[in-house]
Amino acid sequence: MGNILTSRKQDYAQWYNDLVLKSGLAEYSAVRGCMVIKPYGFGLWENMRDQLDRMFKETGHQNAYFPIFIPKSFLSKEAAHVDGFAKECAVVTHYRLKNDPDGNGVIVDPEAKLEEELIVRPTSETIIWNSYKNWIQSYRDLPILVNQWANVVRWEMRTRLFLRTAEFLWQEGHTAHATKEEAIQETKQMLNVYATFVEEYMALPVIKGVKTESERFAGAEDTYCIEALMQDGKALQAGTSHFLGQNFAKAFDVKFSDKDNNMEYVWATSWGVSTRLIGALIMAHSDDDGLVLPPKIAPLQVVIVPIYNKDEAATEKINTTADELIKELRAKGIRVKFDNDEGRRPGWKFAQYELQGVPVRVTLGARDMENGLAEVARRDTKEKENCSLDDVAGKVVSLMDEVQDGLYNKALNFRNEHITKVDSWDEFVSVLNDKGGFVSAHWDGTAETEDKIKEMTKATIRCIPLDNVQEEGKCVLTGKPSKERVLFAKAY
RNA sequence: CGGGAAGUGGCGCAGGCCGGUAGCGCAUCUGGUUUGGGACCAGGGGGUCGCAGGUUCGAAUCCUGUCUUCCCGACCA
Repeated sequence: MGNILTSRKQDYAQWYNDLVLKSGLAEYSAVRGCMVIKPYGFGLWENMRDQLDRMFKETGHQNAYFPIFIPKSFLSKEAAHVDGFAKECAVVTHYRLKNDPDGNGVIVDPEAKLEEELIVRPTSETIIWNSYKNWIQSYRDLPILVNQWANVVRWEMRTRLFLRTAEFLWQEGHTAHATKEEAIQETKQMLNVYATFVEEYMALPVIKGVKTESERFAGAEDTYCIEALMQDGKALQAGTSHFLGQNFAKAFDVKFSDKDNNMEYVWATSWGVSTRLIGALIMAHSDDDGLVLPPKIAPLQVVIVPIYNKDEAATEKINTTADELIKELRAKGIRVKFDNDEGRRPGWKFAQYELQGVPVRVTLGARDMENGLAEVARRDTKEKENCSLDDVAGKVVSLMDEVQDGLYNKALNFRNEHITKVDSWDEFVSVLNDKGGFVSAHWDGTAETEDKIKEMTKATIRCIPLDNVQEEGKCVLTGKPSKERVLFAKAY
């Protein structure tokens, strides 16, 4: 077997890069920090997107679309918001090019300067709330439950395929409510939608929690999040849902008259997940031979590989068997492909589909035909089993669930084994450095302590878990009293 | 923006110190033999060596400038 990938042990970051590139998910583009999402990677995103979209609609949301450009003045209307994003905005200053008088191609036409610069959206709260001002007059106009599928740009200093690109695809929900309680309810509801999606479809267990003040979204009152754990022991924020209070309503002067004819500011939420989820998926499940994808979102769920020889009758039998199997599997809604490309040998195909993480492979060999058998192999455990041709379809169908559950349970065990309760500073440091994962420790609740810990260990507070047990304790750094543990980790 | 490294056929690299016909592996094309874990044999095609100057009879190689990318840090979903 060719070691096409750098192994995880040797260099985890390089393994990740190799994997993304060689499995055909994405590649670098001509633009710094921006990637090309290739058909295989986009197929994966489409499956994720479609499922999330269904879940958003089931919870009463509708899709809409707002401009990619935001007038510069909008960004300064909410103070915390501009602080958070100002340093990473792409700015459009001109609207025309012209031929260079010196003959060096084209230049920006200095005559074509925009009156007001336009910001390429890093997130859309401002442009959306500018519209909501016009949409909302009365409590009867509320709630507004809108989602947008879009690209956004954040001019990051350092980028990584899927995990942090300058441009990325995401969805952003922006809702408006008459009451604080309803907005908070919405924030929590969407966090649950995310958690359900990531756990059930991506087979990745998450911890639901609240961010501390310093990790909060710029402009939010509360940021809820789901945190996942990667194989290298680092945490990854997989999705966020923000309770925005009345901050944006006040900034954009969005008021409504309630039943008693009083003018009130609107309550807001926003929530989003991005193509970063693909990065999470890769790092959570894959191995040194390639991707391992959960069946529910794999672009291709089953591949059938024929092994021919010179016997034409056997070839014929393989082809008709494959055709029947495809028909049967497709009837059950399974995404299946028959790879009968004679330019590639079986061994090459085995390695290729393993690299691409196809959950199940069915091998139909000339030799098997005589015995009425097929070999069924699952990607996650590498187990192979000979199966009577009559049972193959049923076997494949049941494997879809078995692989999905197997991946989730494996990730769950790993995650649970990597939540370590710690009560002393020495232990805190050694667990972070030697074991990795989440460290559950007491914290005195101050941003100063949080900063100091980050500076000393590079670990941040990932979240305060929602279902947190209340218990008396002492801050792991300062020894000051604390009433609950929080989760620390090094993070992506 | 600070610190490293690198730009040579599609991809990965060698050559550079010591200037003299651009080379290797993979991929690709043609023909054939093969097919149970990344096949083999034979033949072929493809590169103004990142860009711009300079030195020289002659530059991938030496000099100057410049651009870009990747990795490590501060920032971030």
